[in-house]
Amino acid sequence: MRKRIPEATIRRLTHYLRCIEFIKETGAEILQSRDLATFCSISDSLVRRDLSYFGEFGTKGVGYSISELEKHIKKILGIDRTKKVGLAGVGNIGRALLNFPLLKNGFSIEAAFDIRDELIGKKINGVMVYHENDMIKVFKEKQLEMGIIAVPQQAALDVANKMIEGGAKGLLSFALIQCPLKKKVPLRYIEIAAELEILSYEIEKEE
Amino acid sequence: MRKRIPEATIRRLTHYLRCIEFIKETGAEILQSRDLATFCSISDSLVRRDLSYFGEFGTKGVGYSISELEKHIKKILGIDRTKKVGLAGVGNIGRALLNFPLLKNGFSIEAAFDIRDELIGKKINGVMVYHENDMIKVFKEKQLEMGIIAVPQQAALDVANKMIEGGAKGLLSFALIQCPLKKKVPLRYIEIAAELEILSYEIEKEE
DNA sequence: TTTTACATGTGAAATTTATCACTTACAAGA
DNA sequence: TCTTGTAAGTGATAAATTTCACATGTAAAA
Repeated sequence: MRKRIPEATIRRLTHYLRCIEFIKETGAEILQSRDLATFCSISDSLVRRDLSYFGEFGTKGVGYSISELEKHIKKILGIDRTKKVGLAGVGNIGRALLNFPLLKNGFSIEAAFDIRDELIGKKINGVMVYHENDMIKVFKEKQLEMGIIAVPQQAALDVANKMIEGGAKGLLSFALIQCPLKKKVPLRYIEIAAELEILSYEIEKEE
Repeated sequence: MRKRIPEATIRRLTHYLRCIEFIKETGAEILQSRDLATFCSISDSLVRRDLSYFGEFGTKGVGYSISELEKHIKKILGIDRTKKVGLAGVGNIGRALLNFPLLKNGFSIEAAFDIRDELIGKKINGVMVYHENDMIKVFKEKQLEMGIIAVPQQAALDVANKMIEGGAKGLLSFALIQCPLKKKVPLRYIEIAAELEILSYEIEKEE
């Protein structure tokens, strides 16, 4: 029934959410497709098209209720309830994530994992660090739905498979994983090197 | 003369580079569009189309010389020579970047910046930490071309403008910047929250 | 030297995504 | 109650991107 949704649309939904969070501060209650469009540097018709994939959230002649729209977008993104996350790797990136207020975005890191003895059993920012050997068990017990992988490259595949075996339904990784995984689940990457390379291209292009 | 290049093409070039780095290990010297396609889970014709935007790098009936192709892609991305980078913010993310072997990718962090007195003047992983007040001066002196912003949100705009004033031609930021910047330069983001949200959407969609 | 096999590079077609332009419905004011 | 202004929602259109399919050129084998 539902048409295929462009990935670009989903990415823009996250921008709309950032915009809404920002505008909410001002105390406004109504917002128009133009406002979102301006904030995101796109056309207002694209904003309306993006939202129309999922329903009719606005009022003709008026606009969108900010609080309603926020709820709808969160529902679409599946963050209308908090999602429980497990984090592998308590190095610098892992610690940065533990310090980041992800809860505001609908994610809660419920457990962290590492292999360094001096870290196991400690709490960092209120989050207990377990040994990676216990990952499957802890994922199951705590019913963690998502995994964030912030371990060195060579450990990434093993960690990913453990998370999946523990029941993770999606993974976000900072390290490239040499597939295939035990089971196919949504897998996304944050590749800092790639972003720098794209930026480098854009710089060269300007000249 | 040159047609507009899709951003998706540029992103795929970075994947091709990862693939090449991987295949090089095996000692192979020739590679075909199909190999890259399989690695990246796309069609071989798309690989050839992507490359053809920039020239004819292959040999009909044979394939691509791995070392030649690597050189060409690095040239396209502007990383045929090492680019000098300045890093603002020596928190967890900043330290992670300092530990990351970016040099392998053609980037060298030549200076770091922070506002915490206990860090100023120290070296982390061989990189000197300066005070953010000296950013413009150091960027100019060291001729840094790119800036990575890993400071808290509220400091990001100020840092970005200083980098630009110091001569940075492109910025990569982990914090959302409330534009406008002093001068328009290529600006990219790494948004961890957005990636988690997209992942969450994909998980919900599966069900 | 000629033939054969094969992967590239590329017009043309198909598909996907974004924009345009108009219809519809709501709200506020007369 | 009726009129008017306005912004959402949406078919139709345009633009961008990907795929198809084949001509082209190279290398290796006969």
